[in-house]
Amino acid sequence: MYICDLKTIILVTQSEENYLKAIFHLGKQGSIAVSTNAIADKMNTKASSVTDMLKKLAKKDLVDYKKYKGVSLTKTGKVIAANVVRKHRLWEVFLVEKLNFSWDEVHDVAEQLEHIKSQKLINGIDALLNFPTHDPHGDPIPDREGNLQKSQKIFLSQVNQNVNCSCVGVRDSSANFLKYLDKNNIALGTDIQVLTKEPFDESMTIKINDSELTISKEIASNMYVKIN
Amino acid sequence: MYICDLKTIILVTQSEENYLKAIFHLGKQGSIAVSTNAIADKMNTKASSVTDMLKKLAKKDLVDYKKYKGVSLTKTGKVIAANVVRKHRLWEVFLVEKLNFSWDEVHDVAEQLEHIKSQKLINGIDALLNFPTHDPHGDPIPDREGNLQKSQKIFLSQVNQNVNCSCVGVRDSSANFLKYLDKNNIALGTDIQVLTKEPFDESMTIKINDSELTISKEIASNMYVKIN
DNA sequence: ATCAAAATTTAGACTTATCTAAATATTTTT
DNA sequence: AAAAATATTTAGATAAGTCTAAATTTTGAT
Repeated sequence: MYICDLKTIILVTQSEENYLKAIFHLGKQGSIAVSTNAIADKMNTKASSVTDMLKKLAKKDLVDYKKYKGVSLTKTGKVIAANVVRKHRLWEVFLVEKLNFSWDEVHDVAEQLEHIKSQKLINGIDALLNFPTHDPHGDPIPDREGNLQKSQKIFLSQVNQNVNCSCVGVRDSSANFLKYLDKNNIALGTDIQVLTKEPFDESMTIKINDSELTISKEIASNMYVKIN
Repeated sequence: MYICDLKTIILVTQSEENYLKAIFHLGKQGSIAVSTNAIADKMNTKASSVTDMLKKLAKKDLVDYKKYKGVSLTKTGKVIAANVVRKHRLWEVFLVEKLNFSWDEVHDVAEQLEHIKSQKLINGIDALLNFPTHDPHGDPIPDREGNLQKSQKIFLSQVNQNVNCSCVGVRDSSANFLKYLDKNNIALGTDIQVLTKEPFDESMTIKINDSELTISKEIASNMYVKIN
């Protein structure tokens, strides 16, 4: 582990970290092979640039790469990628909890902060936040060893009648949608009970702080929740 | 101001920021010309690299540069440099106050954090820390417009008899010296009263939390204090 | 099983930031 | 004020990361 840690600190550039992270996200934590084009799409870059970088990462033993056959992460690659994801998500929690950022403001800043190299810093942030397990979007935060639990967030539309859950994020973060949520007193962490589900149009009646609300399928399938 | 701000966010690279900062520190906030070699020394780089960068910064109107005659900052250059210094110092306060970093651990991390581009982030940190005016080393933090007060820190050895001051930093941050301070209950913010000053060897008797201590000139001239 | 379409890689070029070595300008010494 | 020492700039090279365009491989349709 210590060696991986050193690599994180000394050897890996910001750009390399971004590629590792993309492979991590696209291929089930990097364990299944992902295509060059998929990476290029995700990173808004060209396939040829991706190929160049994959060769470089392969030479450093951070990925398993076979020409034309896609790429996956090695053990070391996974540890580094998970660490970047860990930092990204911890910083997101920090921004929301300590600096009152809203859900949709955190991403760009966390994208920068995730590359800061200091184990002491990120452990300090972790402790300051009381060791959170999930980020503001409901995604799990990898532990120090890089282990990541499966995400427990689902769409509100998938929740059954009479089940209690709480809001952990949104898929659509347009101003209109956020305003709608605000108007109806739904925020991050708000408890929601599903009272009824209409089979015909999949609309729902839900209970929020003792008040009832009917929402369409569109609304319900743009909200992420966690079952309590 | 808004335009400067945009430049900070969009146009200036990390490396450019570092050069602007070096010129700012070397030449009285960039207002007097500094030499190519001075910059190269400060940044551990070669004079030829500095020349290249100065041309680039001059083209962007961030510095006034005349071949062989040194360089100073333009108005815009000053605002950008001051903003980097502001971020550096605010992050140092954050690391010490919120994450319990020690004096000598903050610099390297702050050196990275100072380049994060987000006005909202740094204003949030500022507020979280309750708008501090000085960093943990006693250096003043520029305001949002880039105005910087003159540093008020002096060496303890410069303080007169019967004056109260408080510790704001050290010049020598060797383990030995820090251990000495620790052993004698001197930390950042500790109040110190100068009781006597011996003309012969410039040793001092000082009072710390009601206990008296005699210190040599060497000790006193390695501690920074602020007059209360 | 062949051929067209799609995906991927290679080749060659560009930018940024750096370096060494050589050339030039400035400053200091005598 | 000329020579010597020092400081600075120029020229040319290198590495990282990206791009476009061309070449190659794989996939999928017939």
